[in-house]
Amino acid sequence: MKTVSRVLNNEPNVAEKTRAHVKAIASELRYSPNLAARGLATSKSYLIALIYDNPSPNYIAHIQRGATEACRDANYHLVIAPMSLVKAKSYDEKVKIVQNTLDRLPVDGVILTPPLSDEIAVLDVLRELNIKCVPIAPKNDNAQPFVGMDDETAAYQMTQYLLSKGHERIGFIRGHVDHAATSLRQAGFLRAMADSGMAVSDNLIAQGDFSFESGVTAARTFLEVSDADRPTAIFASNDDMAAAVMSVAGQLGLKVPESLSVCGFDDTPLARIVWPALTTVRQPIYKMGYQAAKELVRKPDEIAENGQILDFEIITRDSVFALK
Amino acid sequence: MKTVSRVLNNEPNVAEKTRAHVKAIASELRYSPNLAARGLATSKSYLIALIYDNPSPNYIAHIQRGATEACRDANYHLVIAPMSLVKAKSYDEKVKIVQNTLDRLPVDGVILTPPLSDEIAVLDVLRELNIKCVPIAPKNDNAQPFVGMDDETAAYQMTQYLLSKGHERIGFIRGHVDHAATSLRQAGFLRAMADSGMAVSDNLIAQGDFSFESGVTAARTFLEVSDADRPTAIFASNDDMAAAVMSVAGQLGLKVPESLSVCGFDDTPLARIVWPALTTVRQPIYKMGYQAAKELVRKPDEIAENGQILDFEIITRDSVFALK
DNA sequence: TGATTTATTGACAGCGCTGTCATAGCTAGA
DNA sequence: TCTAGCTATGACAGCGCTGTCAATAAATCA
Repeated sequence: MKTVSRVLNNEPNVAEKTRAHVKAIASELRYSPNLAARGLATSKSYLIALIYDNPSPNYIAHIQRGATEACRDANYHLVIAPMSLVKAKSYDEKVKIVQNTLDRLPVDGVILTPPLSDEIAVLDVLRELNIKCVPIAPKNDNAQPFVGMDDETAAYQMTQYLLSKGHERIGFIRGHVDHAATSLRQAGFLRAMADSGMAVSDNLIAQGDFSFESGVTAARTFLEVSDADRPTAIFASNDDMAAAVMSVAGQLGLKVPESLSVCGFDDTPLARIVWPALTTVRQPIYKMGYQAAKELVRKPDEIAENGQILDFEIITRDSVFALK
Repeated sequence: MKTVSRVLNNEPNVAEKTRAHVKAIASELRYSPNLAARGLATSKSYLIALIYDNPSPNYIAHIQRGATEACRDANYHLVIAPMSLVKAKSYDEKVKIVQNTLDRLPVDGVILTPPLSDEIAVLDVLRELNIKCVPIAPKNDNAQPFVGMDDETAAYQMTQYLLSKGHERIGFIRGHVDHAATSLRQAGFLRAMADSGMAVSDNLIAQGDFSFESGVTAARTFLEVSDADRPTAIFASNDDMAAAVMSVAGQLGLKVPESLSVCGFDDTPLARIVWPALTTVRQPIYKMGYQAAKELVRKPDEIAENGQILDFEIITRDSVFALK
């Protein structure tokens, strides 16, 4: 019996002949070990949890696909714990809910998405509970593995692209204040402007919250002004808000991109649906999910990757006009 | 020890005093029973799987939220198994993958979303494996619980609404052929037209596949014709295709809704983003997920609900013009 | 009051694996 | 040929619960 166990777990010290024999019979019987029993014996659950509080279905869907793919390879499974159920609660309550969830389901690892992954208190709870955790976040203070991308540089490059097309008055719409990415994207924008010697007045920065509606409001503050004061381009911190800018522009009779250039961030499906198609930053979301899970299901002898910054990509489409 | 077990499982025959005592100590210790051990003893996993092959993140996100909510109440957990990884494979392969997934993860129940839930072969595999299953599907041939909505009536009512606004030449864009809902929505459309004595010529029916791109193609066949031949309204089988119709109309210089009315199906976030906002059918997606999971985690003594048809809602916004 | 029923508690085995350690089988060198 | 030093296999306990059934305490009845 122990030998069968060895074969099924790819352990060494089994005669090749025996190994083949066991495998043959196992597949003939369609035998597959009982997860619960295995879990009881090893005190592992072979489960990892994806805890999220992110309202973007598209983002979550990609993370999920990536994470399940990595799980499948390692014979792990992905349990999901959406927290959207508890909207508008305080941080404390969120922490308590995370704690409660993990008390009831002792997983081997946790993937956290923004903005949950930006909250130190949540990370602390995980560590206290001694549960491995990979936050998907732009940066990470704790000495702990994480997966993310360089939001600052991405915004920097996108802004540079806008500048290279001759835009100088560029409006920037910030994302949700709870997301760490929000200030990083703004920082990238400001750095690029500064590097080109452009001043950015306060009225060229608007606060949004990643929602279409907030994009509408922000767009109005930028566009419902005299022609001279109007920016020639608007850089929104995500695609939904960029789409809102295009919508407001349309209603105001401003042609995109001739009279107003727009660019976004994320490369959601929406970016190809709007017309003209949106120039935006593609986040490697699928890969983030994959790498996060990969790290969690890693066998101890495989090398750890401590903090991975994945590549983004500037996707140029038709929503940015060349002024020069 | 057994008494503690009884308390934690809400079993009868424990003195009230003892019960309270145990509960107090349990919460003081933040004790929570080991899932694996419990599973081993009861030969249950306390896991249910959501197997899906649906490319719509929005749909899946709502199903997931509903299902996890129901799971949480019953101390179950939701494991996800996206099959999108294996696009474009044959039915046989999909069946094999479902089978394989369930061999490796012996869940207590499975939720199936369309179009997977429309495939008899998949349902058969589940029954063979003796795993409880609730398909989310418009109808169900097997004598088995299911959750769904009445697509035919919804399409019927939406068509009636269009007719009530004076539209007579109405174009209809079909959904993906693999979805059972596709023919039901078309049937509802045709029945409403017939009931009003309207003929529907073949060139007022276009094939789509629920994607934006397919909507563009379909819209062109309807709109790139002489003014006299052009329908006054287009009913798309989902919101993405409806948005495509609006986009094509815009590029062709047709004003929506004055020159062309459009309506969709699903009430995705997109419906409120497009301008004018889209008249559409709201599916109770969250509730479908909730009810499906509820049925799976039902204790044997609670009454089963054999097949539930949930209510839809016609959401009238600004994309339909009153001709009379 | 004692006998009988009923409510409550507890002892024990076993769910199906894996870790540990003992044993059996082999190989190679003296 | 024999033995040391391997490799391969297997016996056994135990992971933390629950189901069964026995034991005990409490309640009821004659």
